[in-house]
Amino acid sequence: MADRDIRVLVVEDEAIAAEAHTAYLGRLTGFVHAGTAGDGHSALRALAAAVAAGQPIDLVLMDMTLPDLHGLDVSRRMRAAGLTTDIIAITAVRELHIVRGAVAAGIVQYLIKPFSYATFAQKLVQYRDFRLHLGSQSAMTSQNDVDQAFASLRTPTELPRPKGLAESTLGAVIELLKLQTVPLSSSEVTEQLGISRVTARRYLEHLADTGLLDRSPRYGTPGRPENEYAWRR
Amino acid sequence: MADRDIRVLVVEDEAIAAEAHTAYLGRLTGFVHAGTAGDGHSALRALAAAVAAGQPIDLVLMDMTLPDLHGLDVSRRMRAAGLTTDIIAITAVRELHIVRGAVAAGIVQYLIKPFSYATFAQKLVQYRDFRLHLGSQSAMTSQNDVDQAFASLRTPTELPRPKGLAESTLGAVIELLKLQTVPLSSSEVTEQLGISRVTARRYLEHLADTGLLDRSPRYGTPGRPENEYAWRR
DNA sequence: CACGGTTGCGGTCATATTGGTCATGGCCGC
DNA sequence: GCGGCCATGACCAATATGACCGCAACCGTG
Repeated sequence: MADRDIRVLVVEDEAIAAEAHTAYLGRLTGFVHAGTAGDGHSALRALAAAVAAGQPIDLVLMDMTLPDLHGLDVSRRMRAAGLTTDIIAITAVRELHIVRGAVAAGIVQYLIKPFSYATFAQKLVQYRDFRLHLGSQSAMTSQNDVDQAFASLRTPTELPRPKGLAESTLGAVIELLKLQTVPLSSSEVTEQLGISRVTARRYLEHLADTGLLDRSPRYGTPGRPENEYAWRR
Repeated sequence: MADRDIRVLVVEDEAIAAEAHTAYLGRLTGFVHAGTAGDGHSALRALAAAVAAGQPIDLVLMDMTLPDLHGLDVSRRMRAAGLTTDIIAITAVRELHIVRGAVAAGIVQYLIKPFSYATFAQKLVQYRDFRLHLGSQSAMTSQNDVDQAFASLRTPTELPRPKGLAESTLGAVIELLKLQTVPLSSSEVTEQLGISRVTARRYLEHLADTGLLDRSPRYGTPGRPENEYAWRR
């Protein structure tokens, strides 16, 4: 399962958008464009046909606004038909109840239009990793294994800047770390920027929490291990 | 939505387990036990009745092994009936091949029996936070908002660890041993991870004591026999 | 065959150094 | 002048390390 390409069906009524999605797909390794459907009913037919042909679809890129059915309805009908095909929702609509319904319908990712190629790629790569995770182990032996698999669907998000962090200091820390080729510890940042260790640590921790920095302990020296931080590429 | 208690239906055929779950629920604020069902069909009836009574269920704690239907079937029927009720699956280890199906059925969390109260509480609190996240804003305004909402459902649990053991070091040791096909000695772990022998031994001993690793002496070389550790499958 | 010597890891301790928290103090806008 | 915001120093807690001793299996020599 994990070592063949992921067959993707694009469901999108606007031809230009559908072509754009298909083009984006082509730039990613591990994915194959397996067809395009312009409305809900033809999407369901295409899915059934793929199953009948012995080449089932693995993933649907589903626009939520379709001429005949709502994307959520299509998803529900897929579930009712017993399909476990994964779905990534694409929508311009940001209403809450849609998101709630999406979770219940087993939608794995949610893309808001308009999106850049980078965002698109990130979501799909994450999905690919999720499949690899599931495929690589024959059995999950612990709660932790399951949590890891679920976590691979999670996107690193930028948290809003919390109280206590100043814009300018944050910028300085980011600039410094972007220039480095090797990870820096909090005391090294302290030296370079002329700020206190406490302050440096506060900013580094925040950036690590939001996923902009990688954090890992530095072993080898006596004393408590020192965390080192690196700009994530 | 966010400011009233979350109504929970427990679906579990073994009375003792059902009572345990209910008792666990009682210890958490923000949740109300709204009933118990012993099999799939009565669960579906209870859900319909709650809707009819104007007090719909918000969350189902669903055991996967039920006398009449499989938990996944119950979930699919719920979706087919148009219910967007959220579901947390509870299952024993050997049924883990259905994780894929669970994701597609819109199951938000996955608990492996037997679980501690701490694990149970963490999953439910995560779910509560997810609802709060959604409830606090009238609309999702950005990709980032949606990502955060999804992320709050998908953060991994922390392994329980005594004082003196660091989360990241523990994770590194576990990951290293999971990758091995042959057992490793503490000095081999020392080399591979770049940590000291004392530290490696401390983590290996902890993992062996908690049953995650198998430990056995390695004979044949001069000197005191060396313990070797292997990930328990 | 027996018995002491050698060897290298098991186990423990004190030590080194950072992580993390709190109250304090300066600076800026109102 | 005053209140909020953010950096700081001081403090305690956490955790990896080196050193040290003892142990348990191999290895010679008698």
